[in-house]
This record gives sequence, structure tokens and C-alpha cells, in this order.
Amino acid sequence: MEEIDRRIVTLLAKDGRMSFTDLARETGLSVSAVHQRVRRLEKRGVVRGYAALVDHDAVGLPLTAFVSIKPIDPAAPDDAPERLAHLSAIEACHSVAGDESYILKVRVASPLALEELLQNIRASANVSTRTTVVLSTPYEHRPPDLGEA
Amino acid sequence: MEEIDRRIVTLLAKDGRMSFTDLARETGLSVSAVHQRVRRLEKRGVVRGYAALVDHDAVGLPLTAFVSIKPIDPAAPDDAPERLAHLSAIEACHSVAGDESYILKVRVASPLALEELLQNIRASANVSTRTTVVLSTPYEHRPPDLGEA
DNA sequence: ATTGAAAATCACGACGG
DNA sequence: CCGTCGTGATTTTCAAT
Repeated sequence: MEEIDRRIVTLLAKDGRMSFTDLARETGLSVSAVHQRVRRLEKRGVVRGYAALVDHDAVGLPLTAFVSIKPIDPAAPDDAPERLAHLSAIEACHSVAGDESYILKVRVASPLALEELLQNIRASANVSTRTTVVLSTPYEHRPPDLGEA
Repeated sequence: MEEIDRRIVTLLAKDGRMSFTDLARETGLSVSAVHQRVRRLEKRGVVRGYAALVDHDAVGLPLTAFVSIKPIDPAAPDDAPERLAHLSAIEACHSVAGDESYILKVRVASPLALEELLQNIRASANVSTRTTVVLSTPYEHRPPDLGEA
């Protein structure tokens, strides 16, 4: 991927609603050239979509936690991600190297809701859990640096 | 926050570029009523912004890791987030309960870049690090469930 | 791959209820 | 807080290069 595409992706990562007109001005291209590049970036999957960034406190999900999980039966097939996908409190699921198999990022309304979620996770995927509660988030969702050459 | 605002936030979290016209159709309100609500949600900070979701593999940052940090000198003032903010490879910084003080989410181009980043983190914030490498990401950035009543 | 221009759609503010 | 309406901006497609 070359310079102008990187620049477009950088700009859209910072402001997902930036207009094609503005993108055109920032890149020095015409509006339709930018338009076509953005469509191609979307089709190629470089841009996977667009999202509003939500204040979880304001929205009633003030408690964030990281939940590391480990299978109870290490011989069983590992389909934890699918078995957990129905739990909408789970925002992300990463397979990781190390002692545990996945790290989940979860958002809930309260400590009680977290307790119930953990029970649900253990029951749904037959895993043990280790939970790290987030106290505050100095920053999050910082856009990637694609080398502003 | 009530029903219609929750619905708007849910829709924008799923598609941050959805037009006001579409939001109006989905909510049963007029375009300008939706417009007014979105502006208010933005001003109140419920919607913090909009971002394109980027495929980090496609963009040359295929290696994701979680880095937990702990101060070398527990008595020193804890300003790690500010001291690390200049490192653009750090996507997020969460203060956490437990043995360690922060969890960082980082994105880099290669194992070598990760090694250099870790040295930079330790030097910049006077901390020790413990790193968990992400092998794959079954899902990420799932929109919050604000109770579709 | 890029442009310019036409046509359709949309954003946005003013106003009245 | 909502709807109607009008204007200007934006998106989107297309022919041409």
C-alpha cells in the first residue's frame, strides 16, 4: 500500500466521518479519486468498517475488565470463541501465547453483572477464568501510526 | 438516557457512517430530530468520536501484544501514561487492579519492533514489563449491547 | 488511476407547533 | 422536543483520458 492510501487510512482512523471533500483536500486528489480509493480500501478489507466511539460510563457499562481463560480439559477441542460469541458483554477475544489461551475484554454494568458474566463464561466454554479489573483508562483507540512520510 | 438515544448510539456503534436519513428511518423520527439528538449525544460526550476500523495486518502492523507494566520504584510518582503517550505503537493504556499497574495494548510491525518498543517503554516510564503476544483475534470491537428493549 | 460534471441524496439551520 | 421546509454541500455514477 502506498503513500496516499496510508494517508487516507490515517485520516479515516482519526475521523471516521470525514467527508470525501475533506479527504480530497488533505490528499491533493480530486473528490472522485479519493472516493474510488476509499471504496477499494473497503473492498480489500483494509478498512473493515466504521464505528462511533462510545463513552461506556455514559451508556451504563462503566466496568471494564480483562478476563484470561484456560480450558478445564486441555484435550477438548478449543472452540471457546464461538461458544462465547453470544455473550454481548464480550467486546473482544484474542488468542494469546502463554499460560492461558484467550484474553477477553468485557464491559458490564456492575460488579454483580461481572460475577454473573464470569459464571456464564466458565459454564459456556468449560474454562477457568482470571480477571483483571480496569480502574481507569488514560487513553484508548488511538489511531495507528502508518508512518507519516 | 432513554430508548431512542440508546438505539441511535447502538446503530452508530455498528455503522459510524450511517446517514441521518437512515437513522431517521430506523428510529421512526424525522431527520432533523435525529440530527439534533446525535449532536446532543456528541456534545454530552456519549459519542466521543468516529473511527474507521483498520485491518492491522493489511497496514503493516500485524503483531499485537498486551504489555503489563509495574514501576521499578513503587515510591516514585506514577505518571506512566503521560510518559508513554509519545509512543504511537501504544493503542490503549488501562490502569488496572492487581499486581501490575497498567495494561498497554500495542501494535507493531515485527518481533524486532516489539523488542525495541519494550526497551523504550521500560526506559521512558522506569517500569518492568510483562508481555503477552496475541496469536490471532477471533473478534474485536463488537458494539455494546445497550439492551434492545 | 484520474478528472470533471451531472444527478441524486444528504446535512443543516430556521421556523412554528 | 418534534416536524416541515429550503438551501447549499456531499455523495455517487459516468464518460473521457
